[in-house]
Amino acid sequence: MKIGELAKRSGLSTHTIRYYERIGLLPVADRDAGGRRDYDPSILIWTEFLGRLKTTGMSIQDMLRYARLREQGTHTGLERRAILETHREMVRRKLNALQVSLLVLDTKIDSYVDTEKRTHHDDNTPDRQFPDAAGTR
Amino acid sequence: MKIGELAKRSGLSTHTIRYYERIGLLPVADRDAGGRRDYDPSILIWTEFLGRLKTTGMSIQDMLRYARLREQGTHTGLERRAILETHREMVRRKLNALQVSLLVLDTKIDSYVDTEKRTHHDDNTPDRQFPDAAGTR
DNA sequence: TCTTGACTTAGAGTACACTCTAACCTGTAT
DNA sequence: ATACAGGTTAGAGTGTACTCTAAGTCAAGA
Repeated sequence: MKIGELAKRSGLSTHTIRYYERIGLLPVADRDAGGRRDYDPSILIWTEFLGRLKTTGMSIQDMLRYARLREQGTHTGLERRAILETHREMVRRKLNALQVSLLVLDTKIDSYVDTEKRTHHDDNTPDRQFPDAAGTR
Repeated sequence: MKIGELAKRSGLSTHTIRYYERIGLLPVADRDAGGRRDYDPSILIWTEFLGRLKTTGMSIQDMLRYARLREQGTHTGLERRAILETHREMVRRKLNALQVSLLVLDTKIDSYVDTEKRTHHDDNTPDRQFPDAAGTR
């Protein structure tokens, strides 16, 4: 698999793939006769997992820590597991915060909807003062 | 309320508060006799809401759009509501993605735990080869 | 043979959101 | 009176994660 195809399949740009290789997030790829990167399809499992870590907000620094351990082999499993467990805790907190904020957002939107209902007779007198039903002014 | 107290109460740094004012996310504050910012406590409602938007991943650009409409008064309610509804959709997607990734993370951690169980007799032969039960190599 | 498209490198540039610095000012406590 | 905590400004600097540029190489098809 050439870098272009990996880009398509992984959702990363070729620029990003080379960047990730440079910093150590992706292994240094094998090359074909012409010096071009030639990937084994199994790399997709790794890029997909990296995507998960990214989606869940792990920094490149931490991904790097994980990636380095992974390259060192199975005996680093305990440490990798610890990283993931710590990270999972972070994700859970983030998820919680997001859920709470989503509810607040719902309430806020509802209050705009209410304001709509109370003012839709007044389309021609938009300057009339109402308390901001949305509660943020 | 001086800027330092607002900082404590809002969780923003004084640097950030001044920065937000400069770009228009916070209103230009009233000043006391000595030219220092003096805030009405009601500003906290706005900073708290800004925090929600930030927590949920809204860009400063979009917060700015919202903030500008808010300063223009109640008649911008429809547009503000639209912004929030679009944003809510984004948050829902993000929440979903996070939940899926959390499950993947759980599975991955479990597989490390399993590997632990299968290898904890082997503490002195850590180089023995196992297929990577975590499935990413 | 020539063009086209995909690839290579080192290194520069960008977007975002702060975060800090320097030099100065003000009000309060000792 | 003087020290000190906390405030002011314009503008420079930082960290993160890309993203792009320039100049060149390579393989395949018309």
